[in-house]
Amino acid sequence: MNYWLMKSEPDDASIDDVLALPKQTIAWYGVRNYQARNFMRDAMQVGDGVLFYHSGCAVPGIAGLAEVASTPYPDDTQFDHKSKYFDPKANREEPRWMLVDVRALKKTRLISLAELREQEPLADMRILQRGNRLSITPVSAAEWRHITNKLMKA
DNA sequence: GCCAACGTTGGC
DNA sequence: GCCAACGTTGGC
Repeated sequence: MNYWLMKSEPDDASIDDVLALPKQTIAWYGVRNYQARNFMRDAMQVGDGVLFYHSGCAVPGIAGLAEVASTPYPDDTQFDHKSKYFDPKANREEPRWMLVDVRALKKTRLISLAELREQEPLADMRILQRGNRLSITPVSAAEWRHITNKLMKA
């Protein structure tokens, strides 16, 4: 069992949006970074814990809890000429971009980026490191415990 | 294989 | 809208 933090722009897909979907599940389309792709393709397991993070918005932070809900499969948007995620170098025989399904479990209170930075036990979190832009990052078991404990208290 | 140019992310 | 950081591209 591993843990992850996955960023989504709430204007695109917020935790509320995903909870409103059938099965509360969304294909995590649009990742176009190899490191992030490799986490989905090579490292994620069904049932892994996911911190659902809102980025590119007024108050960025953790907005919900989710889980990995599928094994990896090709991201369809890479083949779609009309999609902004279309990749001319991808083809169906050798898909370049893989994704997993993510099932939203619950909306939480927002733990803002500023609040995360105040937490000494989270000092080494990938998301808090200078210049980090990766949209998917591993979360340690200790970091996961700290954050979920905090959510239960509040 | 180097590296300059360019594009993107994402907080502020 | 700005800009720092960093990934990707492509000429050489």
